[in-house]
Amino acid sequence: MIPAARIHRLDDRPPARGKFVLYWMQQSQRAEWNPALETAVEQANALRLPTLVGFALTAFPGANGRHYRFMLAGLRETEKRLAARGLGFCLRQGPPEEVVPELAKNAALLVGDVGYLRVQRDWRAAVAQRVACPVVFVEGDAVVPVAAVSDHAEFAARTIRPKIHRLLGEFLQPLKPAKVAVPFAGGAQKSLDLSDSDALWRRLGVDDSVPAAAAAGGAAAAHRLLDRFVAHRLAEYAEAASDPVADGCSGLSPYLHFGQISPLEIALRVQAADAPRVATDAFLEQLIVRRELSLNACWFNPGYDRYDTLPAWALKTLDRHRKDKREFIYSRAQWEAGATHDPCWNAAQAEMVRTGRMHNYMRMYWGKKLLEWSRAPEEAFETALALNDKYELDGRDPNGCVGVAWCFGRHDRPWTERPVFGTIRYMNANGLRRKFDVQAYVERWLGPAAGGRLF
DNA sequence: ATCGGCTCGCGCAA
DNA sequence: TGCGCGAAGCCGAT
Repeated sequence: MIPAARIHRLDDRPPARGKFVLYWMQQSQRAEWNPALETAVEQANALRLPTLVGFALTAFPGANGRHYRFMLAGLRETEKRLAARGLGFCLRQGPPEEVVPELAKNAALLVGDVGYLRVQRDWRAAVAQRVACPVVFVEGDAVVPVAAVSDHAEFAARTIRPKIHRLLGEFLQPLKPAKVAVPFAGGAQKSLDLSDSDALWRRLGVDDSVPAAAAAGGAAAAHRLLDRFVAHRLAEYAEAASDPVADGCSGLSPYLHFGQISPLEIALRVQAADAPRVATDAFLEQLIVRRELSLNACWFNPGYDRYDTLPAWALKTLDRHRKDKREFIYSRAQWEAGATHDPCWNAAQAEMVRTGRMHNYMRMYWGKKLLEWSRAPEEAFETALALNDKYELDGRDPNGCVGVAWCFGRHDRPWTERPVFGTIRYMNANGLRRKFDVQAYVERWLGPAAGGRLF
């Protein structure tokens, strides 16, 4: 049974006459632990109809070859897992507002999943307007549905935390897969072939200048990471999470970004693990409270990626320090090339460019230095977001947008006033040195020679 | 090594 | 209206 708060009905009409129930897969790109998919199957069973899963392949704003490789590897796997459950799958090229209404022509009901970015919301609004059958959206990529937590953009982690914790008992419940009563008869829908996925995204004309990331996409890779994390890393998480050399994080955020693994599944696995309470608490704080604070920020503030939506105190203090002398000023090209004077910053940039990820702790330092060494705070904000979205596998994500904005004061509080930052929280390399072996981090990403010149 | 102050606004108690 | 308190940091005092 899917909790009612996950299900957003657009109207009260009963299912139409149709040949199948259509699940339009977009955010939750997985065949298991997917509340939208299970809702579609339950509805199809009740109507004695098969379930078809449709996916619209289109140029996602800002996504490049690195992201498409990762996503399509996952989708190929998902297609196989869907088939094994007796579910149809149809991949079509084109924007959702064209592909989905076309697929829905013979559908009794359209079920969609929920995404929190503007482009995802716009797609859903356009699709809902253009299909004849009833439409429901099911929220499966938040542990606690965003609207059940709060009705406004929360000010900080401390204001959303008690609201989420109050509801965890209700929503931290396993999702049982529904048995498919009527299997989908193959061949009824013509679908693009995922076996040559590079050809698929190249046809969309997406940027091919960013090479593949080291991590492989897909639910199987995500579960290998989860198994490894729970078995070997979780117990030490509270201490090791903020050490970029220790490799103590789960590494799951790209998989969460593409919906290749469910946050609910991760949370239940971690909760049930034989690990110290401080460790599971620290991890669930990141996975649920911090992650869903970002979902809240995007949902209730559609200008989430704009500088001018930062809190008033942050805008004021940054403006007041607009003309402060910058010790260094770098251009977008210098930032992108990792060509600053600071080996720590260059190492973080190299980690991101080469692997498609950057350690959480370094993301903060990275953003703070962009603010410190750019001509203007607006320019720093734009550069940070653009580089994040281009190179991070989890770019163009609520967490990325909010993470960048955090460096400029979002969800934070004022601290001691200083040049350029005003009262925005400051970070420097001394802090890194206190916390971990900076030399080892720099050598890992820039080579031994760079580390040797450090201190 | 450890500790308090920094600075602002939320949220709850009166 | 007042006031406690935040919490992935820095910095200077002890």
